[in-house]
Amino acid sequence: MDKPPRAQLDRTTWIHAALDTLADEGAGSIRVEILAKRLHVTKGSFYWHFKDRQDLLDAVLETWKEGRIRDIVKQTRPEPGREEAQLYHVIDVYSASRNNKGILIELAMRDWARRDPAAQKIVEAVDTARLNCARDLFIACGLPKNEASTRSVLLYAYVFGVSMMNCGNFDGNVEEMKTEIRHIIARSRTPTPPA
Amino acid sequence: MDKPPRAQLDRTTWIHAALDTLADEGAGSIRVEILAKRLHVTKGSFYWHFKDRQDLLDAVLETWKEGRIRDIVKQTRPEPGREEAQLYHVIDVYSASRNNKGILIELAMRDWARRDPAAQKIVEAVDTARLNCARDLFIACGLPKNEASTRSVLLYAYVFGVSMMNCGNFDGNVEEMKTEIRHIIARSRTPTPPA
DNA sequence: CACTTTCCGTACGGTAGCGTATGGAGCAAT
DNA sequence: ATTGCTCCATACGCTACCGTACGGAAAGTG
Repeated sequence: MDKPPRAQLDRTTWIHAALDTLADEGAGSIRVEILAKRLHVTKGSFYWHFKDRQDLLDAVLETWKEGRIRDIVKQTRPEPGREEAQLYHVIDVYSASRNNKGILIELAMRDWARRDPAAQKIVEAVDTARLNCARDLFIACGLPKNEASTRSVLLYAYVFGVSMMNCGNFDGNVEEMKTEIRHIIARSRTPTPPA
Repeated sequence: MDKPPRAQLDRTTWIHAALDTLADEGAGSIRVEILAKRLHVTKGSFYWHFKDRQDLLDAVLETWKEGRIRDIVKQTRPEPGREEAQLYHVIDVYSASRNNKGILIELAMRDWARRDPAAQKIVEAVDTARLNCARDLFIACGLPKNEASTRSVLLYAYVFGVSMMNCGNFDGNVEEMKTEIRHIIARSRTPTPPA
């Protein structure tokens, strides 16, 4: 009547459970015995699939890295004529909802990266991949390479930064502001200043 | 020959030590016995000055909040004619150096706020104060209120976001890009799009 | 010089979590 | 049926902390 009482677990099951707690409580709260309880098994299972806790953490990093890079490549695959729409989409993916699980993992990863060199390397690889993809979109929109690179940095800095802020009480309609900011960042037209 | 062997401690000493470890290792790593070791005393001292660990954490939040609000008010105090320069200064304060202690505390606080309602309230208060101050500067620069508010959100989202990114390997001169982004965000001139 | 207050050291019990050792249930092949 | 392999449970020792109880030194107060 319940679940299959003896479902076999594998590494990916543990990794996904770890990603869940990473999103909710940060990397420091990924504890072996807690995960075991959540999966209704004991540590015995864990230490069969993983050498130790660090082994799991490394696997979490690798899994996240591959998923994020696969994602950004997919979302920015050349679709001639739709480049600007693709840029807006990239922004929306992260601006969507504050309690989006993807965003929570994103922030937890960066907090992790500030103290763990391994995590640092992973985040750096993901950021570089994303910046490259976004830059190519901007270039496809007609911007010169310099400005394309600059806008990519602004784009990602903004989406991560805004997900970290608490501007609930600020001047009413923050959502409207965010829509406006999307245009400031992503519109392909170079705002040539009046000479 | 050493230090005064019996320096009296008070709450602020513990609070500042806690802020140091907050910057380096996050709020979760603020441990009583560790701080005691760092201050060359024992827990006996701590539990004299504080009821418990939470008492210290609350004090850390309050101290940070007051300092940040005092700071932003000071930095944005009306100086007619220098408003734009003040805006650039606000950006520079956080863009300065990646390993700036202020930035590290800032990020640690926001990570903390994601899981602790008390910290959440503190960060929200600080953010609101900052957004208000920045908005007033933009208004003093001649922008309409709507756009002033929007740019304030963009400004702070960017400075926090960029301090969280790892764009070391990206397209060469990131510092140059950051300089350019400052202008995109802070220049008071409205970039009227070509109709 | 007693006496009190302030501040800190020492010692203790308790919990959480890591990693290990070992056994045992289930299944496959022989 | 026996053997072997896979996967998990149980039990254990160990470390890091939290919070409390209590004692003692230092410094002020009369």
